[in-house]
Amino acid sequence: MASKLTSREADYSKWYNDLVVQADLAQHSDVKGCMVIKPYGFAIWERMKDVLDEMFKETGHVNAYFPLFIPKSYFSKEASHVEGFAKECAVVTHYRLMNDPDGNGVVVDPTAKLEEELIVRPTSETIIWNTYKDWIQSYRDLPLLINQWANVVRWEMRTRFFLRTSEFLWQEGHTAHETSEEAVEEARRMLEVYADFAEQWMAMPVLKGVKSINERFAGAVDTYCIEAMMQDGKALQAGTSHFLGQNFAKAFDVKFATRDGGQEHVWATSWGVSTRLMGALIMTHSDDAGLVLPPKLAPIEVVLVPIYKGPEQMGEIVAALKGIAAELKAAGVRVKLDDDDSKRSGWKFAEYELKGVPVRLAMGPRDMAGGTIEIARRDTQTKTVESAKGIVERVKELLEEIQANLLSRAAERTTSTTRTADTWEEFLAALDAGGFVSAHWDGTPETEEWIKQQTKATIRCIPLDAPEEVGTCIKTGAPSCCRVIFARAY
RNA sequence: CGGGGCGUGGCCUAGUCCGGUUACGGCGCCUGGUUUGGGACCAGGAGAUCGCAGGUUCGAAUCCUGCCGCCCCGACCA
Repeated sequence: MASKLTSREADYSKWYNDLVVQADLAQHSDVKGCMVIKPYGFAIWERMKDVLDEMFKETGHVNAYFPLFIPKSYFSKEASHVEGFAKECAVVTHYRLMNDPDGNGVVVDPTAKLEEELIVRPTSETIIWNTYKDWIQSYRDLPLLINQWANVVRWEMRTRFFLRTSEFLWQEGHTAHETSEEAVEEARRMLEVYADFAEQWMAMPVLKGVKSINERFAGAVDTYCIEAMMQDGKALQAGTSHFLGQNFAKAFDVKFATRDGGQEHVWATSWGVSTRLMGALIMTHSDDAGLVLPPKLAPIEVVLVPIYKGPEQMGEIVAALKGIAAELKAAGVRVKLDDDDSKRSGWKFAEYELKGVPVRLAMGPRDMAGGTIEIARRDTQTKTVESAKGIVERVKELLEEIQANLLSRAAERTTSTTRTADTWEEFLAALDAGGFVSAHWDGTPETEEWIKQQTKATIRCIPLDAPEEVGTCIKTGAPSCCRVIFARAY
Protein backbone atom coordinates (compact mmCIF):
# COMPACT_ATOMS: atom_id res chain seq x y z
CA MET A 1 0.00 0.00 0.00
CA ALA A 2 3.01 2.21 0.45
CA SER A 3 3.81 2.35 -3.24
CA LYS A 4 3.15 5.45 -5.26
CA LEU A 5 0.73 5.67 -8.12
CA THR A 6 1.98 6.15 -11.63
CA SER A 7 0.93 9.65 -12.66
CA ARG A 8 -1.77 10.14 -15.28
CA GLU A 9 0.62 12.09 -17.40
CA ALA A 10 3.33 9.45 -17.32
CA ASP A 11 1.09 6.56 -18.33
CA TYR A 12 -2.65 6.95 -18.12
CA SER A 13 -3.35 3.30 -18.62
CA LYS A 14 -0.90 2.26 -15.91
CA TRP A 15 -2.29 4.92 -13.60
CA TYR A 16 -5.73 3.42 -14.02
CA ASN A 17 -4.58 -0.12 -13.36
CA ASP A 18 -2.46 0.92 -10.38
CA LEU A 19 -5.33 2.89 -8.95
CA VAL A 20 -7.80 0.04 -9.19
CA VAL A 21 -5.43 -2.30 -7.40
CA GLN A 22 -4.08 0.12 -4.82
CA ALA A 23 -7.43 1.61 -3.88
CA ASP A 24 -8.48 -1.97 -3.22
CA LEU A 25 -11.28 -1.97 -5.77
CA ALA A 26 -10.35 -5.12 -7.66
CA GLN A 27 -7.55 -7.48 -8.56
CA HIS A 28 -6.82 -9.78 -11.45
CA SER A 29 -7.94 -13.31 -10.89
CA ASP A 30 -6.03 -16.28 -12.22
CA VAL A 31 -8.77 -16.65 -14.78
CA LYS A 32 -7.89 -14.80 -17.93
CA GLY A 33 -9.86 -11.63 -18.43
CA CYS A 34 -11.72 -11.99 -15.16
CA MET A 35 -11.30 -9.88 -12.07
CA VAL A 36 -12.08 -10.20 -8.42
CA ILE A 37 -14.12 -7.24 -7.24
CA LYS A 38 -12.92 -6.58 -3.73
CA PRO A 39 -15.17 -5.47 -0.87
CA TYR A 40 -14.40 -1.78 -1.21
CA GLY A 41 -14.99 -1.80 -4.96
CA PHE A 42 -18.09 -3.88 -4.55
CA ALA A 43 -19.44 -1.45 -1.96
CA ILE A 44 -19.35 1.30 -4.60
CA TRP A 45 -21.10 -0.94 -7.11
CA GLU A 46 -23.72 -1.79 -4.48
CA ARG A 47 -24.40 1.90 -3.97
CA MET A 48 -24.88 2.33 -7.72
CA LYS A 49 -27.05 -0.74 -7.84
CA ASP A 50 -29.25 0.34 -4.95
CA VAL A 51 -29.84 3.78 -6.40
CA LEU A 52 -30.55 2.52 -9.91
CA ASP A 53 -32.81 -0.23 -8.62
CA GLU A 54 -34.86 2.37 -6.81
CA MET A 55 -35.05 4.49 -9.97
CA PHE A 56 -36.21 1.50 -12.00
CA LYS A 57 -38.90 0.73 -9.47
CA GLU A 58 -40.05 4.33 -9.43
CA THR A 59 -40.54 4.09 -13.18
CA GLY A 60 -42.71 1.02 -12.79
CA HIS A 61 -40.30 -1.87 -13.27
CA VAL A 62 -39.99 -5.06 -11.28
CA ASN A 63 -37.08 -7.44 -10.94
CA ALA A 64 -36.95 -11.05 -12.07
CA TYR A 65 -34.27 -13.57 -12.88
CA PHE A 66 -33.68 -15.66 -16.00
CA PRO A 67 -31.26 -18.53 -16.63
CA LEU A 68 -27.54 -18.09 -17.12
CA PHE A 69 -27.60 -20.69 -19.90
CA ILE A 70 -29.23 -20.18 -23.23
CA PRO A 71 -29.82 -23.05 -25.68
CA LYS A 72 -27.74 -22.45 -28.76
CA SER A 73 -30.71 -22.65 -31.09
CA TYR A 74 -32.28 -19.55 -29.50
CA PHE A 75 -29.46 -17.45 -30.80
CA SER A 76 -30.03 -18.30 -34.40
CA LYS A 77 -33.59 -16.97 -34.28
CA GLU A 78 -32.66 -13.32 -34.62
CA ALA A 79 -30.16 -13.04 -37.42
CA SER A 80 -28.36 -9.79 -36.67
CA HIS A 81 -28.34 -10.57 -32.96
CA VAL A 82 -26.43 -13.81 -33.40
CA GLU A 83 -24.09 -12.15 -35.85
CA GLY A 84 -23.21 -9.49 -33.30
CA PHE A 85 -22.50 -11.87 -30.46
CA ALA A 86 -21.34 -15.11 -32.08
CA LYS A 87 -17.67 -14.22 -31.92
CA GLU A 88 -17.59 -13.76 -28.18
CA CYS A 89 -19.70 -16.54 -26.70
CA ALA A 90 -18.63 -19.04 -24.07
CA VAL A 91 -20.23 -22.41 -24.82
CA VAL A 92 -21.04 -25.26 -22.47
CA THR A 93 -20.66 -28.58 -24.25
CA HIS A 94 -20.42 -31.13 -21.42
CA TYR A 95 -21.93 -31.62 -18.01
CA ARG A 96 -19.59 -34.01 -16.21
CA LEU A 97 -15.97 -34.52 -15.28
CA MET A 98 -14.20 -37.78 -14.55
CA ASN A 99 -10.88 -38.87 -13.12
CA ASP A 100 -8.20 -38.80 -15.76
CA PRO A 101 -7.37 -42.41 -16.68
CA ASP A 102 -3.71 -41.30 -16.78
CA GLY A 103 -3.97 -40.04 -13.24
CA ASN A 104 -3.64 -36.35 -14.02
CA GLY A 105 -6.53 -34.90 -12.07
CA VAL A 106 -9.87 -34.63 -13.81
CA VAL A 107 -10.87 -34.48 -17.45
CA VAL A 108 -14.12 -33.83 -19.26
CA ASP A 109 -16.12 -37.02 -19.52
CA PRO A 110 -16.53 -37.48 -23.28
CA THR A 111 -19.71 -39.48 -22.79
CA ALA A 112 -21.33 -36.52 -21.04
CA LYS A 113 -21.80 -34.41 -24.13
CA LEU A 114 -24.86 -32.17 -24.21
CA GLU A 115 -27.28 -32.81 -27.02
CA GLU A 116 -27.63 -29.10 -27.52
CA GLU A 117 -24.84 -26.80 -26.40
CA LEU A 118 -25.65 -24.05 -23.94
CA ILE A 119 -24.42 -20.51 -24.40
CA VAL A 120 -23.41 -18.62 -21.31
CA ARG A 121 -25.52 -15.49 -21.75
CA PRO A 122 -23.75 -12.51 -23.28
CA THR A 123 -27.15 -10.74 -22.96
CA SER A 124 -30.56 -12.19 -22.31
CA GLU A 125 -32.89 -11.02 -25.07
CA THR A 126 -33.30 -14.49 -26.52
CA ILE A 127 -34.03 -16.44 -23.35
CA ILE A 128 -36.28 -13.68 -22.10
CA TRP A 129 -38.29 -13.34 -25.29
CA ASN A 130 -38.64 -17.08 -25.44
CA THR A 131 -40.19 -16.81 -21.97
CA TYR A 132 -42.30 -13.74 -22.75
CA LYS A 133 -44.01 -15.81 -25.43
CA ASP A 134 -45.77 -17.66 -22.62
CA TRP A 135 -46.52 -14.56 -20.58
CA ILE A 136 -48.12 -12.37 -23.19
CA GLN A 137 -51.46 -13.16 -24.79
CA SER A 138 -53.41 -9.94 -24.68
CA TYR A 139 -52.93 -6.22 -24.71
CA ARG A 140 -54.02 -6.53 -21.07
CA ASP A 141 -50.66 -8.21 -20.34
CA LEU A 142 -48.85 -5.13 -21.57
CA PRO A 143 -46.74 -3.28 -20.87
CA LEU A 144 -44.44 -5.84 -19.31
CA LEU A 145 -41.71 -3.97 -17.47
CA ILE A 146 -38.97 -6.22 -16.15
CA ASN A 147 -35.40 -5.80 -15.07
CA GLN A 148 -32.81 -8.32 -14.01
CA TRP A 149 -29.54 -7.91 -12.16
CA ALA A 150 -27.14 -10.50 -13.46
CA ASN A 151 -23.71 -11.47 -14.62
CA VAL A 152 -22.97 -11.96 -18.31
CA VAL A 153 -20.01 -13.34 -20.22
CA ARG A 154 -18.48 -11.96 -23.38
CA TRP A 155 -15.26 -13.58 -24.50
CA GLU A 156 -13.32 -10.43 -25.23
CA MET A 157 -9.90 -10.61 -26.81
CA ARG A 158 -8.53 -7.90 -24.63
CA THR A 159 -9.79 -6.89 -21.24
CA ARG A 160 -9.38 -4.03 -18.81
CA PHE A 161 -10.49 -3.69 -15.19
CA PHE A 162 -14.20 -2.78 -15.12
CA LEU A 163 -14.19 -1.32 -18.66
CA ARG A 164 -14.15 -4.64 -20.41
CA THR A 165 -13.94 -7.96 -18.60
CA SER A 166 -14.90 -11.41 -19.78
CA GLU A 167 -17.51 -11.67 -17.07
CA PHE A 168 -19.23 -8.57 -15.79
CA LEU A 169 -22.14 -7.55 -13.65
CA TRP A 170 -24.98 -5.50 -15.00
CA GLN A 171 -28.67 -4.93 -15.13
CA GLU A 172 -30.74 -5.51 -18.21
CA GLY A 173 -34.24 -4.22 -18.58
CA HIS A 174 -36.51 -5.99 -21.04
CA THR A 175 -39.88 -4.52 -21.74
CA ALA A 176 -42.82 -5.37 -23.99
CA HIS A 177 -45.32 -2.86 -25.30
CA GLU A 178 -48.51 -2.57 -27.26
CA THR A 179 -47.31 0.10 -29.66
CA SER A 180 -44.17 1.28 -31.29
CA GLU A 181 -44.63 4.74 -29.78
CA GLU A 182 -44.86 3.34 -26.27
CA ALA A 183 -41.73 1.28 -26.73
CA VAL A 184 -39.78 4.24 -28.08
CA GLU A 185 -41.02 6.31 -25.18
CA GLU A 186 -39.83 3.62 -22.76
CA ALA A 187 -36.38 3.44 -24.37
CA ARG A 188 -36.11 7.23 -24.14
CA ARG A 189 -37.38 7.27 -20.57
CA MET A 190 -34.69 4.81 -19.46
CA LEU A 191 -32.05 6.79 -21.27
CA GLU A 192 -33.13 9.77 -19.16
CA VAL A 193 -32.90 7.64 -16.03
CA TYR A 194 -29.34 6.72 -16.94
CA ALA A 195 -28.42 10.30 -17.74
CA ASP A 196 -29.90 11.47 -14.43
CA PHE A 197 -28.02 8.83 -12.56
CA ALA A 198 -24.76 9.70 -14.28
CA GLU A 199 -25.08 13.40 -13.58
CA GLN A 200 -26.82 13.51 -10.23
CA TRP A 201 -25.12 10.57 -8.56
CA MET A 202 -21.87 9.92 -10.40
CA ALA A 203 -21.30 13.64 -11.00
CA MET A 204 -20.48 12.67 -14.56
CA PRO A 205 -21.88 14.76 -17.39
CA VAL A 206 -23.06 12.74 -20.36
CA LEU A 207 -24.07 13.29 -23.91
CA LYS A 208 -27.41 11.76 -24.85
CA GLY A 209 -27.81 10.53 -28.36
CA VAL A 210 -28.64 7.83 -30.79
CA LYS A 211 -26.10 5.46 -32.34
CA SER A 212 -25.28 5.30 -36.01
CA ILE A 213 -26.09 2.05 -37.83
CA ASN A 214 -22.52 0.80 -37.41
CA GLU A 215 -22.61 1.18 -33.67
CA ARG A 216 -26.15 -0.02 -33.14
CA PHE A 217 -26.93 -2.99 -30.88
CA ALA A 218 -27.29 -6.28 -32.72
CA GLY A 219 -31.00 -6.73 -33.17
CA ALA A 220 -32.08 -3.18 -32.37
CA VAL A 221 -33.94 -0.70 -34.52
CA ASP A 222 -32.45 2.20 -32.62
CA THR A 223 -29.80 2.35 -29.92
CA TYR A 224 -29.83 5.33 -27.59
CA CYS A 225 -26.79 5.93 -25.46
CA ILE A 226 -25.09 8.11 -22.93
CA GLU A 227 -21.49 8.96 -23.69
CA ALA A 228 -19.02 10.37 -21.20
CA MET A 229 -15.62 11.98 -21.69
CA MET A 230 -12.70 10.65 -19.69
CA GLN A 231 -9.69 12.63 -18.50
CA ASP A 232 -7.43 11.29 -21.23
CA GLY A 233 -9.69 12.58 -23.98
CA LYS A 234 -11.27 9.26 -24.82
CA ALA A 235 -15.01 8.70 -24.77
CA LEU A 236 -16.75 5.97 -22.86
CA GLN A 237 -20.16 4.54 -23.65
CA ALA A 238 -21.73 4.51 -20.22
CA GLY A 239 -25.14 3.08 -20.93
CA THR A 240 -27.44 2.04 -23.74
CA SER A 241 -31.18 1.81 -24.25
CA HIS A 242 -32.51 0.02 -27.29
CA PHE A 243 -35.73 0.25 -29.20
CA LEU A 244 -35.98 -3.28 -30.56
CA GLY A 245 -39.04 -2.79 -32.71
CA GLN A 246 -40.74 -6.12 -33.32
CA ASN A 247 -37.52 -7.95 -34.12
CA PHE A 248 -37.46 -10.22 -31.11
CA ALA A 249 -41.23 -10.62 -30.99
CA LYS A 250 -41.11 -11.88 -34.55
CA ALA A 251 -38.11 -14.10 -33.91
CA PHE A 252 -39.81 -15.72 -30.91
CA ASP A 253 -43.35 -15.37 -32.18
CA VAL A 254 -44.67 -13.21 -29.39
CA LYS A 255 -48.09 -11.93 -30.43
CA PHE A 256 -50.89 -10.38 -28.47
CA ALA A 257 -54.62 -9.94 -28.99
CA THR A 258 -55.17 -6.28 -29.80
CA ARG A 259 -57.98 -4.14 -28.50
CA ASP A 260 -59.88 -4.61 -31.74
CA GLY A 261 -59.49 -8.38 -31.73
CA GLY A 262 -56.53 -8.67 -34.07
CA GLN A 263 -53.13 -10.28 -33.52
CA GLU A 264 -49.96 -8.22 -33.49
CA HIS A 265 -46.32 -8.72 -32.60
CA VAL A 266 -45.20 -7.03 -29.42
CA TRP A 267 -42.93 -3.98 -29.41
CA ALA A 268 -39.82 -4.19 -27.29
CA THR A 269 -37.00 -2.38 -25.56
CA SER A 270 -33.91 -3.43 -23.68
CA TRP A 271 -31.50 -1.28 -21.71
CA GLY A 272 -28.50 -1.81 -19.55
CA VAL A 273 -25.63 -0.44 -17.54
CA SER A 274 -22.79 -2.46 -16.14
CA THR A 275 -19.81 -2.49 -13.82
CA ARG A 276 -18.25 -0.46 -16.59
CA LEU A 277 -19.76 2.50 -14.75
CA MET A 278 -17.09 1.85 -12.12
CA GLY A 279 -14.45 2.52 -14.73
CA ALA A 280 -16.27 5.65 -15.82
CA LEU A 281 -16.48 6.88 -12.25
CA ILE A 282 -12.77 6.28 -11.65
CA MET A 283 -11.63 7.93 -14.86
CA THR A 284 -13.92 10.92 -14.51
CA HIS A 285 -12.79 12.20 -11.12
CA SER A 286 -9.66 10.53 -9.80
CA ASP A 287 -6.23 12.14 -9.62
CA ASP A 288 -2.60 11.23 -9.08
CA ALA A 289 -3.19 10.77 -5.36
CA GLY A 290 -5.82 8.13 -5.99
CA LEU A 291 -9.53 7.64 -6.24
CA VAL A 292 -11.92 10.57 -5.91
CA LEU A 293 -15.50 9.60 -5.17
CA PRO A 294 -18.64 11.70 -5.36
CA PRO A 295 -20.15 11.73 -1.86
CA LYS A 296 -23.46 10.30 -3.01
CA LEU A 297 -21.80 7.08 -4.11
CA ALA A 298 -18.97 6.86 -1.60
CA PRO A 299 -19.31 3.88 0.73
CA ILE A 300 -17.68 6.10 3.33
CA GLU A 301 -18.51 9.80 3.04
CA VAL A 302 -16.59 10.92 6.07
CA VAL A 303 -13.72 9.27 7.87
CA LEU A 304 -12.72 10.35 11.36
CA VAL A 305 -9.08 9.97 12.36
CA PRO A 306 -7.81 10.49 15.88
CA ILE A 307 -4.31 11.86 16.48
CA TYR A 308 -2.89 11.05 19.88
CA LYS A 309 0.02 10.13 22.08
CA GLY A 310 -0.53 7.29 24.48
CA PRO A 311 -3.61 5.32 25.48
CA GLU A 312 -5.01 7.99 27.80
CA GLN A 313 -5.13 10.66 25.12
CA MET A 314 -6.39 8.12 22.64
CA GLY A 315 -9.32 7.23 24.89
CA GLU A 316 -10.28 10.85 25.29
CA ILE A 317 -10.04 11.77 21.62
CA VAL A 318 -11.70 8.61 20.35
CA ALA A 319 -14.56 9.22 22.77
CA ALA A 320 -15.02 12.72 21.37
CA LEU A 321 -14.91 11.42 17.79
CA LYS A 322 -17.38 8.69 18.62
CA GLY A 323 -19.81 11.37 19.65
CA ILE A 324 -19.34 13.22 16.37
CA ALA A 325 -19.58 9.99 14.39
CA ALA A 326 -22.86 9.13 16.07
CA GLU A 327 -24.26 12.57 15.31
CA LEU A 328 -23.22 12.32 11.68
CA LYS A 329 -24.71 8.88 11.38
CA ALA A 330 -27.94 10.10 12.90
CA ALA A 331 -27.94 12.84 10.27
CA GLY A 332 -27.75 10.17 7.57
CA VAL A 333 -24.06 10.44 6.73
CA ARG A 334 -22.07 7.29 5.99
CA VAL A 335 -19.22 7.57 8.40
CA LYS A 336 -16.26 5.56 9.61
CA LEU A 337 -14.23 6.17 12.72
CA ASP A 338 -10.79 4.66 12.25
CA ASP A 339 -9.46 4.08 15.74
CA ASP A 340 -7.14 1.27 14.70
CA ASP A 341 -4.19 1.72 17.04
CA SER A 342 -1.83 -0.27 14.85
CA LYS A 343 -1.79 2.38 12.11
CA ARG A 344 -0.50 5.88 12.56
CA SER A 345 -2.55 8.87 11.56
CA GLY A 346 -0.28 9.78 8.63
CA TRP A 347 -0.73 6.32 7.20
CA LYS A 348 -4.48 6.69 7.49
CA PHE A 349 -4.50 10.08 5.77
CA ALA A 350 -2.71 8.62 2.76
CA GLU A 351 -4.86 5.52 2.76
CA TYR A 352 -8.21 7.32 2.73
CA GLU A 353 -7.01 9.72 0.08
CA LEU A 354 -6.08 6.76 -2.07
CA LYS A 355 -9.54 5.35 -1.47
CA GLY A 356 -11.28 8.58 -2.35
CA VAL A 357 -13.17 9.27 0.87
CA PRO A 358 -14.66 12.74 0.24
CA VAL A 359 -14.19 14.25 3.70
CA ARG A 360 -11.72 13.50 6.47
CA LEU A 361 -12.05 14.84 9.97
CA ALA A 362 -8.99 14.69 12.20
CA MET A 363 -8.84 15.54 15.87
CA GLY A 364 -5.76 15.73 18.06
CA PRO A 365 -4.79 17.19 21.44
CA ARG A 366 -4.57 20.72 20.04
CA ASP A 367 -8.12 20.43 18.78
CA MET A 368 -9.31 19.00 22.07
CA ALA A 369 -7.83 21.97 23.86
CA GLY A 370 -9.16 24.55 21.43
CA GLY A 371 -12.53 23.01 20.56
CA THR A 372 -11.56 22.65 16.91
CA ILE A 373 -11.39 19.94 14.28
CA GLU A 374 -9.43 19.55 11.06
CA ILE A 375 -11.51 19.16 7.92
CA ALA A 376 -9.85 17.86 4.78
CA ARG A 377 -11.66 17.57 1.46
CA ARG A 378 -10.52 15.04 -1.09
CA ASP A 379 -11.62 16.81 -4.26
CA THR A 380 -9.47 19.90 -3.75
CA GLN A 381 -6.88 18.31 -1.44
CA THR A 382 -7.27 21.20 0.96
CA LYS A 383 -7.73 21.27 4.71
CA THR A 384 -8.89 23.76 7.27
CA VAL A 385 -9.15 23.87 11.03
CA GLU A 386 -12.61 24.87 12.15
CA SER A 387 -14.72 24.95 15.27
CA ALA A 388 -15.98 21.52 16.27
CA LYS A 389 -19.31 23.11 17.06
CA GLY A 390 -21.87 22.65 14.32
CA ILE A 391 -19.65 20.15 12.60
CA VAL A 392 -22.57 18.03 11.42
CA GLU A 393 -24.15 20.87 9.48
CA ARG A 394 -20.76 21.91 8.17
CA VAL A 395 -20.02 18.41 6.92
CA LYS A 396 -23.41 18.08 5.25
CA GLU A 397 -22.85 21.36 3.44
CA LEU A 398 -19.40 20.31 2.45
CA LEU A 399 -20.56 16.98 1.03
CA GLU A 400 -23.05 18.79 -1.17
CA GLU A 401 -20.41 21.25 -2.21
CA ILE A 402 -18.04 18.44 -3.16
CA GLN A 403 -20.71 16.62 -5.13
CA ALA A 404 -21.48 19.83 -7.03
CA ASN A 405 -17.84 20.68 -7.52
CA LEU A 406 -17.06 17.29 -9.04
CA LEU A 407 -19.89 17.63 -11.52
CA SER A 408 -18.97 21.15 -12.55
CA ARG A 409 -15.31 20.26 -12.82
CA ALA A 410 -16.10 17.29 -15.06
CA ALA A 411 -18.59 19.33 -17.08
CA GLU A 412 -16.03 22.05 -17.57
CA ARG A 413 -13.52 19.51 -18.81
CA THR A 414 -16.00 17.90 -21.16
CA THR A 415 -17.12 21.25 -22.56
CA SER A 416 -13.64 22.60 -23.00
CA THR A 417 -12.54 19.49 -24.88
CA THR A 418 -15.54 19.41 -27.17
CA ARG A 419 -14.58 21.00 -30.47
CA THR A 420 -16.24 21.60 -33.77
CA ALA A 421 -14.51 20.70 -36.98
CA ASP A 422 -15.53 21.82 -40.46
CA THR A 423 -12.63 20.52 -42.47
CA TRP A 424 -10.71 17.26 -42.52
CA GLU A 425 -7.62 19.04 -41.14
CA GLU A 426 -9.59 20.55 -38.28
CA PHE A 427 -11.13 17.18 -37.63
CA LEU A 428 -7.74 15.45 -37.34
CA ALA A 429 -6.36 18.20 -35.12
CA ALA A 430 -9.39 18.03 -32.83
CA LEU A 431 -9.13 14.27 -32.53
CA ASP A 432 -5.47 14.46 -31.62
CA ALA A 433 -6.25 17.06 -28.99
CA GLY A 434 -8.68 14.57 -27.40
CA GLY A 435 -12.31 15.00 -26.53
CA PHE A 436 -15.54 15.08 -28.51
CA VAL A 437 -15.52 16.41 -32.04
CA SER A 438 -18.71 17.81 -33.48
CA ALA A 439 -18.71 17.49 -37.25
CA HIS A 440 -20.87 16.98 -40.30
CA TRP A 441 -21.16 13.50 -41.74
CA ASP A 442 -22.92 12.35 -44.88
CA GLY A 443 -24.90 9.72 -43.00
CA THR A 444 -23.44 6.65 -44.70
CA PRO A 445 -21.93 3.66 -42.91
CA GLU A 446 -19.17 3.58 -45.53
CA THR A 447 -17.94 7.04 -44.63
CA GLU A 448 -18.08 6.28 -40.93
CA GLU A 449 -16.11 3.09 -41.48
CA TRP A 450 -13.55 4.88 -43.59
CA ILE A 451 -13.07 7.52 -40.91
CA LYS A 452 -12.71 4.81 -38.29
CA GLN A 453 -10.05 3.06 -40.33
CA GLN A 454 -8.13 6.28 -40.86
CA THR A 455 -8.39 7.79 -37.40
CA LYS A 456 -9.70 5.15 -34.96
CA ALA A 457 -12.49 7.58 -34.17
CA THR A 458 -16.11 6.47 -34.24
CA ILE A 459 -19.39 8.28 -34.14
CA ARG A 460 -20.23 8.21 -30.47
CA CYS A 461 -23.71 9.43 -31.09
CA ILE A 462 -26.02 11.69 -32.97
CA PRO A 463 -27.05 14.02 -30.14
CA LEU A 464 -30.74 14.06 -29.31
CA ASP A 465 -30.65 17.81 -28.94
CA ALA A 466 -28.63 18.44 -32.11
CA PRO A 467 -29.97 21.51 -33.84
CA GLU A 468 -30.74 21.21 -37.52
CA GLU A 469 -27.80 22.68 -39.32
CA VAL A 470 -27.06 22.26 -42.98
CA GLY A 471 -23.44 21.49 -43.78
CA THR A 472 -21.13 19.25 -45.72
CA CYS A 473 -19.48 16.01 -44.68
CA ILE A 474 -15.89 16.50 -43.49
CA LYS A 475 -14.83 13.52 -45.56
CA THR A 476 -16.96 13.38 -48.70
CA GLY A 477 -18.33 16.90 -48.88
CA ALA A 478 -21.82 15.46 -49.34
CA PRO A 479 -24.68 17.39 -47.75
CA SER A 480 -25.45 16.82 -44.09
CA CYS A 481 -28.41 17.89 -42.00
CA CYS A 482 -26.81 18.04 -38.60
CA ARG A 483 -23.60 17.54 -36.71
CA VAL A 484 -22.69 14.24 -35.06
CA ILE A 485 -20.20 13.54 -32.29
CA PHE A 486 -16.99 11.74 -33.06
CA ALA A 487 -14.32 10.59 -30.62
CA ARG A 488 -11.79 7.94 -29.97
CA ALA A 489 -13.33 5.66 -27.42
CA TYR A 490 -12.80 2.87 -24.95
C1' C B 1 -4.28 -13.97 -33.68
C1' G B 2 0.53 -10.68 -34.19
C1' G B 3 4.38 -7.97 -31.17
C1' G B 4 6.56 -7.33 -26.30
C1' G B 5 7.09 -8.57 -21.10
C1' C B 6 6.75 -11.56 -16.95
C1' G B 7 6.33 -16.18 -13.81
C1' U B 8 11.24 -16.85 -7.27
C1' G B 9 7.41 -16.87 0.74
C1' G B 10 0.71 -13.28 0.91
C1' C B 11 2.79 -8.88 -2.38
C1' C B 12 7.12 -6.56 -4.87
C1' U B 13 11.85 -8.13 -6.12
C1' A B 14 17.77 -9.64 -6.57
C1' G B 15 20.10 -13.71 -8.49
C1' U B 16 19.59 -16.24 -14.70
C1' C B 17 24.02 -13.64 -19.41
C1' C B 18 28.93 -16.72 -17.11
C1' G B 19 25.56 -23.67 -13.22
C1' G B 20 28.69 -24.47 -7.35
C1' U B 21 27.79 -24.11 0.19
C1' U B 22 22.30 -22.42 3.76
C1' A B 23 18.24 -18.41 -2.67
C1' C B 24 19.45 -11.22 -1.68
C1' G B 25 16.48 -7.41 -0.09
C1' G B 26 11.93 -4.60 0.85
C1' C B 27 6.56 -4.49 2.06
C1' G B 28 3.18 -7.24 4.80
C1' C B 29 2.51 -10.92 8.96
C1' C B 30 3.67 -12.69 14.44
C1' U B 31 6.13 -11.32 19.50
C1' G B 32 8.15 -7.50 22.63
C1' G B 33 9.48 -2.45 23.31
C1' U B 34 9.77 2.72 22.02
C1' U B 35 6.67 6.00 19.17
C1' U B 36 2.22 8.87 17.17
C1' G B 37 -0.38 16.67 13.91
C1' G B 38 1.21 13.38 6.66
C1' G B 39 2.61 6.48 4.72
C1' A B 40 7.37 5.50 12.42
C1' C B 41 11.65 2.92 14.61
C1' C B 42 14.45 -1.03 17.13
C1' A B 43 15.06 -6.19 18.36
C1' G B 44 13.55 -11.08 17.59
C1' G B 45 10.51 -14.65 14.66
C1' A B 46 7.49 -17.47 11.06
C1' G B 47 6.83 -18.06 6.00
C1' A B 48 9.72 -20.93 -0.73
C1' U B 49 7.45 -27.80 -4.48
C1' C B 50 12.27 -20.88 -7.78
C1' G B 51 5.04 -21.75 -13.20
C1' C B 52 4.86 -27.24 -14.99
C1' A B 53 7.20 -31.56 -17.40
C1' G B 54 11.30 -33.69 -19.48
C1' G B 55 16.64 -33.41 -20.58
C1' U B 56 22.12 -32.18 -19.93
C1' U B 57 25.40 -32.36 -15.52
C1' C B 58 28.91 -34.80 -9.91
C1' G B 59 25.64 -30.51 -9.14
C1' A B 60 20.15 -26.55 -12.20
C1' A B 61 16.23 -20.74 -10.09
C1' U B 62 20.48 -20.44 -13.65
C1' C B 63 21.84 -24.34 -19.64
C1' C B 64 18.52 -27.15 -23.53
C1' U B 65 13.51 -28.86 -25.28
C1' G B 66 8.40 -28.81 -24.79
C1' C B 67 4.18 -27.01 -22.36
C1' C B 68 1.09 -23.81 -19.22
C1' G B 69 -0.45 -19.20 -17.25
C1' C B 70 -0.88 -14.00 -16.70
C1' C B 71 0.07 -8.82 -17.98
C1' C B 72 1.00 -4.82 -21.60
C1' C B 73 0.63 -2.85 -26.86
C1' G B 74 -2.12 -3.88 -31.34
C1' A B 75 -6.03 -6.41 -34.20
C1' C B 76 -11.27 -7.20 -32.31
C1' C B 77 -15.26 -5.08 -29.31
C1' A B 78 -23.60 -4.91 -29.68
